[in-house]
Amino acid sequence: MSTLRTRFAPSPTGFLHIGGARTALFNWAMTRKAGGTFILRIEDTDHERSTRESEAAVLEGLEWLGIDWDEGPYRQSERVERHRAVVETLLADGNAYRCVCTREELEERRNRDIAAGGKGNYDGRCRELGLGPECGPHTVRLRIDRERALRWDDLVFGPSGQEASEIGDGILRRSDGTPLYHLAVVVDDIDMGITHIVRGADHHSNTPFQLAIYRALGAPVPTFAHVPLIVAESGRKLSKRRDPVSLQQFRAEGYLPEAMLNWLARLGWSHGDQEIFSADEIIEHFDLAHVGRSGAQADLAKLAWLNQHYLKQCPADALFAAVSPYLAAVAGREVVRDARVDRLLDLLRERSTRLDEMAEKARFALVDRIEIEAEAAKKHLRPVVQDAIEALLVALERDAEWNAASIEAAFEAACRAAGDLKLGKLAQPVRVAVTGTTASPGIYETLEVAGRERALARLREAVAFIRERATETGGSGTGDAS
RNA sequence: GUCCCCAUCGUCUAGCGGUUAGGACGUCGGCCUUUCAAGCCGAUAACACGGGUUCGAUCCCCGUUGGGGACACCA
Repeated sequence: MSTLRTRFAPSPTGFLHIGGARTALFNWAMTRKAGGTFILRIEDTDHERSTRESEAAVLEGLEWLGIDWDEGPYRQSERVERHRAVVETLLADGNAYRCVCTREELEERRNRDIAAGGKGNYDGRCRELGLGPECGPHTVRLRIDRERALRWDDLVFGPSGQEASEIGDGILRRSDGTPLYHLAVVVDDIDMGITHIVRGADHHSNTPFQLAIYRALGAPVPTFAHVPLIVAESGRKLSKRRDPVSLQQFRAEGYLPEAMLNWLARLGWSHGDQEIFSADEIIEHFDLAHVGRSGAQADLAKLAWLNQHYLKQCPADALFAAVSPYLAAVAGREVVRDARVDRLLDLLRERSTRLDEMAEKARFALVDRIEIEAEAAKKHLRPVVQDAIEALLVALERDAEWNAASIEAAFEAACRAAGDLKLGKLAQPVRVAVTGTTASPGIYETLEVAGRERALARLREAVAFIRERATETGGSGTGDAS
C-alpha cells in the first residue's frame, strides 16, 4: 500500500462531462497503479448551481465507467465551518487581512490601472490598514509575500508558475462570511492528505494563488499535474449546446462503458502504438509522463470504431443485457432472450456501431408488421421476380428445419425452378420483402432469424403486392419487359 | 488588455539531435461478395513560419503567427 492519495473533485452543476470523466479516469488509473487511495469529493459550495440530481448523475457516470473510489463522497459544503476557522487562523497570524473596498471601488481602480498600463491586480489598499472585525462589511484577503516566486514542477507541464508580484492579494472569504473555492480546495486537500492533484489545465493559472495559500498555512505542497482540456471538433472549447459532452448522453446513445473508457484514456495519453486498452491495461500502463501537453479534440469517429470493436467481442449475455432496453423500445415490449435473439445479435454486432442502431436493425425480427421502404419496393418488388418468389415460397413451406442451411437449399431449388435464376436476382427482392430495407445480414440468416411464420407471411404479401402492381400498370407486362 | 500554456498527417498520437518521420481512426481504391457490414490488401496525408545553436534539427534557444486557458466577493 503506497501513501499516494488523490482525489476527483467535480462540482455538481450539471451532468458529468467527458472532460471531468477523463480527469477522474487519469486520477483513478494512476492511483490504482500505485496502490494508493482515491477520494471523491463533491465541490458543492456554489449553492446556486449545485443540485443533488447532478451529484447523483456524477456518481452514476463514474460507476458506469467502472471508476470506483476508496473514500467519500465527501461534500465540501459539509466543511464550511472548518474553512471559516482556517480563515480566522490566517487572520490571527497576519497571513490574511480584512478589506473594506467595495466591488464598485475595486472595479473602478482596476479599470484605471489597466488604462494606465497596469495589470489590474488588487492594489493592496487595505493591506497595511490593520482593520479589525468591527470594520464593517469586509472580505478577507491573503497577504501574499511578493518576494517569493510561486513556482512548482508540474508533472505534465514541467516547471510552471510565476512571480508573486504578478498576482494580487486574492480574496479568501466573501463579505457574507462564506469561504471561496480556492481556500476551500486547499484546506480540503490538506486535511484529506492529498499528495497528488491531477486536474484540468484550466486550473493551471489558478495554481500560483493556491500555492500561496499552502505557504500561508504552512502545509506541504502536493504534487500537481494539469491535464490539457478536451476541445470540440470545431477546435474550440466544448460547448454544452452544440457538442455532445455529457457522459449520460453517450450512454443513452448506446456506447459501451469499455469503449468510452478506452476512448477517454487515449485522448491525450498514449502508450506506444497500442490503441485498445481494457481497464486493467490502462491501470497497468498509465503514466502522467505520457500525457501530452496540447489540447485534444473529441474524435467521435474513433469512438464509433472503438464501440464496434467492443460490441464485436462482447460476451453474448453481456451484449444482451446492454441492448435489451433498446430492443424493448423498438419491439414495444420486453424481448426475451433465446437462441434466436442471440443469433440475431451476433449477426448485427458486426454491422452496428451503437446499441440504438443495433436495435433498429433488429426491427424486422422483433415486430410483426414492418414498413417497406417505398424506394426499395419500387426497385425490387417487380413482376420479373414473382415466379421466383412463388417458387421459393413453395420450397420454404416444405422446410420444417428453418435454419440457414435448409433455407439455402430452398433458394437453390427456387432459382432452378425459375429457369436458373441467379441468386442475386432473388436475394435482394426477398430481403426487401422480409426486412423492408435493402441492407441486412446474409439472406439465409436474415430469414432464419426473422422466423418462419413472419418470413412466409411477408413473402406472400410481397407476391400480392407485385400482382397488384402489375394490374395497376395496366397488366401490359411492363415489369416483365424491363 | 495582462499573465500562463500549447503547436507532427483531417483527428488521436509515436518520436526525446542523425528515422524512407511510425501506428490508429477517417478518407480513397482493390479483394471477398446475394445487399449492408465485417475481414484482408493497398493508397492518400504531417513536422505552422522565420531566425539562430550544431557537422547535422521535428527534437534545443529566440521571435512571429495561430490556438487555448486564467485573470470574479463562480467552481
